[in-house]
Amino acid sequence: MVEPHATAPTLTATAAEPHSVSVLLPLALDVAYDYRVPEGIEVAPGAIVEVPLGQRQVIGVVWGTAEGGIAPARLKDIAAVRAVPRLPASLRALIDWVADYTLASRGAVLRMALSVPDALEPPAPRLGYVLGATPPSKLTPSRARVLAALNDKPAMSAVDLAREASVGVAVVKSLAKSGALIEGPLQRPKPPPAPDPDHPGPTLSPDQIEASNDLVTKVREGGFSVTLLDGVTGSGKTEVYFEAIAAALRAGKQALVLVPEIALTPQWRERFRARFGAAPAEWHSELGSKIRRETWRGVAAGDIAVVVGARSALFLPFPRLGLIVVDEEHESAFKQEDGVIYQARDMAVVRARLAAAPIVLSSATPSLETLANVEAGRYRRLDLPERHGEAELPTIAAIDMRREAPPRGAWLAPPLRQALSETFAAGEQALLFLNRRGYAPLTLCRACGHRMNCPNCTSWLVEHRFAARLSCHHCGFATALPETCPSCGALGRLAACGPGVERLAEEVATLFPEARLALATSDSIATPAEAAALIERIQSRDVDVLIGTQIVAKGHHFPLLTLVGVVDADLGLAGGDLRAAERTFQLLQQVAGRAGRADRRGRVLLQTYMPEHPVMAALISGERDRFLAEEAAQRRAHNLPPFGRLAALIVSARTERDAAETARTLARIARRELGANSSIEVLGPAPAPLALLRGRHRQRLLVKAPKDARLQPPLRRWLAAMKRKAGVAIQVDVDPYSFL
DNA sequence: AGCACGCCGACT
DNA sequence: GTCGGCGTGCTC
Repeated sequence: MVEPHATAPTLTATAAEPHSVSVLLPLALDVAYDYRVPEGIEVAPGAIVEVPLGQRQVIGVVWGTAEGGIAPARLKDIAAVRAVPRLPASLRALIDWVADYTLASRGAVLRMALSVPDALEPPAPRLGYVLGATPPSKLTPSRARVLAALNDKPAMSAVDLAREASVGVAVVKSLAKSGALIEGPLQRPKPPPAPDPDHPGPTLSPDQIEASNDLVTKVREGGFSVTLLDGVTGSGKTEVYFEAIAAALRAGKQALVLVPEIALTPQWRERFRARFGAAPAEWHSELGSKIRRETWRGVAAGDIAVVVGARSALFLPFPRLGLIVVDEEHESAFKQEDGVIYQARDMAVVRARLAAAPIVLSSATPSLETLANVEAGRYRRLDLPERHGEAELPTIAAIDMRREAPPRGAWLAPPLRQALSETFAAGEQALLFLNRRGYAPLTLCRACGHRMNCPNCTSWLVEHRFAARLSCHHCGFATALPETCPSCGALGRLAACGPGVERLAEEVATLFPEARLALATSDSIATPAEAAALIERIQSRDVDVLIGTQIVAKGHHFPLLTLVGVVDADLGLAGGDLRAAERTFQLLQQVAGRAGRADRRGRVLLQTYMPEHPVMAALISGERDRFLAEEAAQRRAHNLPPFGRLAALIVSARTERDAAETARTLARIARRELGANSSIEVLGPAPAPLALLRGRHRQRLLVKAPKDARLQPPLRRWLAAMKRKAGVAIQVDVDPYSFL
């Protein structure tokens, strides 16, 4: 089914009869529509075409030969073929695959691949100025400089020309108005330098060389393979897979690197530049439409060889994909939670298979899913055991909060305070980790006990003291902090309960007035530029203590950072999430990895109320593999992922009654529709933990099946049998990661 | 996703 | 009497 890109059959009309093709439209439609191919137009699968649909013209992609379910007389003609490279076969196959697996419509998946507003439009010719025939009536010195700057040169933009001549843009404009300058086509801007595989990069350790040789061989051989690159923080995994990228470049292939969060790319970019002498192309949703357009077209044309990007980069139209890398493969940020719900890491493996390319999954704390695949022999594994350089792993110890409680209204226990002051005295840096944004997670009335809740969600409003607001982290609702209790009217009795990073910063500032502190949360660090600025401040020793949420857990290297304090190590363990322990372990292990580099051994202190918990015990003893084995054994015993399959159905409606009714009906018809003796089990319905979200009432059902069962066909039958009431939505989440 | 079609409240 | 609110349902 995967035909090579270059030899796709052209679907042209023969002289005898006009023919038709099926065209997939980027709409919430699962079926492709048939269109006639008018004479004089040639299309092949993957061609991007313009077609009439109802009253409008839309973009679509030729998907294959006509399906024929519609009377030929009703078929409309393809209006035009866009002058854009065809979508590669491996991408089309991926779209079909993702739609089939996630139960999304194929059109909805296609929309993600085409979400580049103007990349498909013919490029508008960009205009600048060249010398005109009529000289200016009055030749001022400024005007003379402009004309001299342009002498004999191709067209220049007004801004460039003004800069070159050291004049304002107004001078250029006035010359243009007088006819002394006329518009002329600008030359296409020079493409940015391409990454050079032969650029002299850093020297690798013997371990790194061995691992990279293995990957390089895989890339050279081509063909599908999955390799887990497993190595502790600082072992140099990045430089290892850089060699695989170099091999792909030497072979004339393209490489895609998926990263969980784009905020962590500044340092990554620097390392890439050090190895390849040029920056890679980037892809994420925050990019401007111009860059997106250039990147999409560059990738499609094969001009861009390396892309680093978030989830959505998976749907870029690489025609010659030779390698995929998924960095920090265990990160749950790879799970897309709205729209088409998919796991980008898993779909990356699918894309690699469809493109017959190797894929590397890199992590210091691999997911149980990946480890299970290694164990089953489906994935290979490469270990990088040593920290690159002479650095030692940090010591990790627990602070038992039951015995060493902080003073009332404070959150740092005495041993952590002591460690902080020692660290500052030594002129070193500390990191305090608390995975909670804002000042306090709960605001409570001390007079009547009223809690400040979100009006749209089942959640507390979080106080953000710097912004002077209470805000909901689920729906974005925000309000000023009231002076009186909205329930009993008591004045000045609202109290902040519990700590957030802002409150922690307050405590540190009180305890250590001399210490220079910096906050790092998604509120304060919204862009890569802000992240880069903060990193710079830390590296230049302008910061003594960094206080942050999980965005500080990611791979930043700070040589002077020797102490990591985890303020609430238990935070992630609450709630009914099947991956809670695994995720907490991964997150804390990563945070711990921030401590100590080079010649300074780091230490990590975990504030916990349950130091005997397997997660804490494993972190302290360093027995990662034993912890993972125990965790795996538990999952296996309960047939939970990765040893069983799950799908969640979330029913949501404007009223509680509608949601509950639909959910109950779903459960009632489940047995009949899924097959009475099937191995598929349906749990629920029950109100979701977030029973109200963005003003919609939510019920959940959980579908459980053995690993070897195919979930999608029965799910499809089940949902098709459900008469849907207007306004009631049924969302399907195959392989759920969130249980809210 | 649009856009039309369709059936009930405040305006010229 | 109409203009228009956005609920529902197609679109090859």
